[in-house]
Amino acid sequence: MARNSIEAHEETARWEVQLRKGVLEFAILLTLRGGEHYGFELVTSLTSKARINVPEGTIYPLLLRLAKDGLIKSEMRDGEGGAPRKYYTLTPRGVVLLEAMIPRWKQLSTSVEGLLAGEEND
Amino acid sequence: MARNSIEAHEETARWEVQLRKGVLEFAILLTLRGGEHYGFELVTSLTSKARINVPEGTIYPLLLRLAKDGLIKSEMRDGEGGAPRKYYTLTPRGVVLLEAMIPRWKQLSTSVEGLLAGEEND
DNA sequence: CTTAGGAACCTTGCATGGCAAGGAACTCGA
DNA sequence: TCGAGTTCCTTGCCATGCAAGGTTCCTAAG
Repeated sequence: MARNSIEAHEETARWEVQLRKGVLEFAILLTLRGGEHYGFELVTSLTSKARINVPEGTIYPLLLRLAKDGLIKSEMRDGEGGAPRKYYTLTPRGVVLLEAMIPRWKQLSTSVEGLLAGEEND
Repeated sequence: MARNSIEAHEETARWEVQLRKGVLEFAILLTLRGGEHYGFELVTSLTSKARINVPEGTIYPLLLRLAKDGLIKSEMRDGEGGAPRKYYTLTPRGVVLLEAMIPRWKQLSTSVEGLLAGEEND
């Protein structure tokens, strides 16, 4: 009886992985807009606060890519106990790109909302 | 001077491709919820109405996958002139999955809105 | 000193899926 | 017959999430 919902859950899991592509990059840049963060902090912050699941194997390569693309920059500093931390901040280029992403996201989000509402006009 | 915005546009283009992953599947299922559609019609409908760019090379493999997964089913019928059309409709499984996707989408959308608004609480 | 464990970072290899490009089959009008 | 429009499909490449495993540093217990 609960069969359908279990299967559905497995399939939505695969779907959500795909849905995160692009969203994650956006979410990280948005988070950094609020000030510097280090990698591990982004993992816990996005997972607990924004309810966006972000394993370490995802975020570190992504941060490296964003840094290589010149959108963010990092600075290594010691934290309190544990290994030293790599603090990331947005670069001016990162700010520009983020500003360009925002209307794109809003448009996509609005389009999906329209489909959700079942609009039939064109 | 316009350098930054041009580069930003190129990069957002790549980003948007990734962003569509997952969203497209959702958008197609949502569209089919409103009744049967054939493939080419989905291309033009999503592109013009929902402003979600969907090239043919994207949609046909996607429709085949959705059909293989049993979420949609197709029926070949002649249209008016031109090649015969393949009309797609949701299966009961597709409806179930779609219903499961909706809250997930809303949660993700809400999370991103929260980041956009610059929330700092946790 | 040694061991344990946690914090923080990174790498490898695989699977998924968008999409540009090319092509095929059908219809209809010139 | 020939082109053009409609509709569908396939191939091959590329970007990227992520599970699994590893490294380094620090602190605390034994």
